[in-house]
Amino acid sequence: MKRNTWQREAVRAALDKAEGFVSAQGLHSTLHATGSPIGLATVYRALADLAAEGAADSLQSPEGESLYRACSTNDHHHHLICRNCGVTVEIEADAVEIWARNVAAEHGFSQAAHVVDVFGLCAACAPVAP
Amino acid sequence: MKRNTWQREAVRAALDKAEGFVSAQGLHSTLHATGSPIGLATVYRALADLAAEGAADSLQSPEGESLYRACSTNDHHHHLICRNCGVTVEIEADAVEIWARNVAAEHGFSQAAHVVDVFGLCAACAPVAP
DNA sequence: ATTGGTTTTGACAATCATTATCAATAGGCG
DNA sequence: CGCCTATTGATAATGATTGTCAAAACCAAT
Repeated sequence: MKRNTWQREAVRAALDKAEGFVSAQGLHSTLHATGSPIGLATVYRALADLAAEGAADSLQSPEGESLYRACSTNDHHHHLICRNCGVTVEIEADAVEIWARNVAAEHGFSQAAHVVDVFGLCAACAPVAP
Repeated sequence: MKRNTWQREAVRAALDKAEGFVSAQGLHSTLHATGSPIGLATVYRALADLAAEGAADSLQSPEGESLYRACSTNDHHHHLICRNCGVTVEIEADAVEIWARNVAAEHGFSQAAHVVDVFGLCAACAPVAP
């Protein structure tokens, strides 16, 4: 049986409030900063659960950290991420979906999954961080 | 000044021999298994160098490890990777390049980089690992 | 509301990949 | 050949993540 705890809600809420992708460590710090005594291990568990049930997306930053984000839809989609401030734009990419499926099929691959993310500098950060 | 050492050559050779993407740890094990007394730190350094000079590609596995592979061209390209045996197919994706650039531009992002990789099961592995 | 059976939590230890340290070694130009 | 410096490698350090396990919290049923 799955139980609802204030900790899980706190993590979900913190994820919602975050503008873009956040690391587990960062989320834990944020929660602590707002007075929550939640444990680090619990944040990791909550994030893993959210990701497993599709309520959050996860990806690996180029630096090797796992980043998480609450996504507005359960549909499959991709992200445009500012590498400076973390702001995220959700993007549809039907063309890429089709392309990925075709490329996989052409080479005899099945059960194709794909990783498609675009990193850049958003309009606000471009002047600040050259 | 940059020097040529047998260690660097050993890493380059091991990368060439590998069929697909390999982790730094794995490459070190392989080298040791073939009798080379190369150090782990050196493998990491050699891989970082190769990646920096464009002789190798690197990506993050979904499990969070950094994987490396010697690539046949210096051109920008992407990969189709068997998640079971690691076999890799290099793929051109001009359409995706253009799409990525456009999407970034539409949202005011600059200096767009992108991560585009397709994971699946190759024809050989599909029957073995359902 | 109280109880009971489980799940969940959280402090801490353990693990894993990766990076830093630094004395010893080995390129390679003269 | 010899010197200077880049490179190596054993090990320690780091940092993120996961495992451990007793104590606390949740929820359904009394």
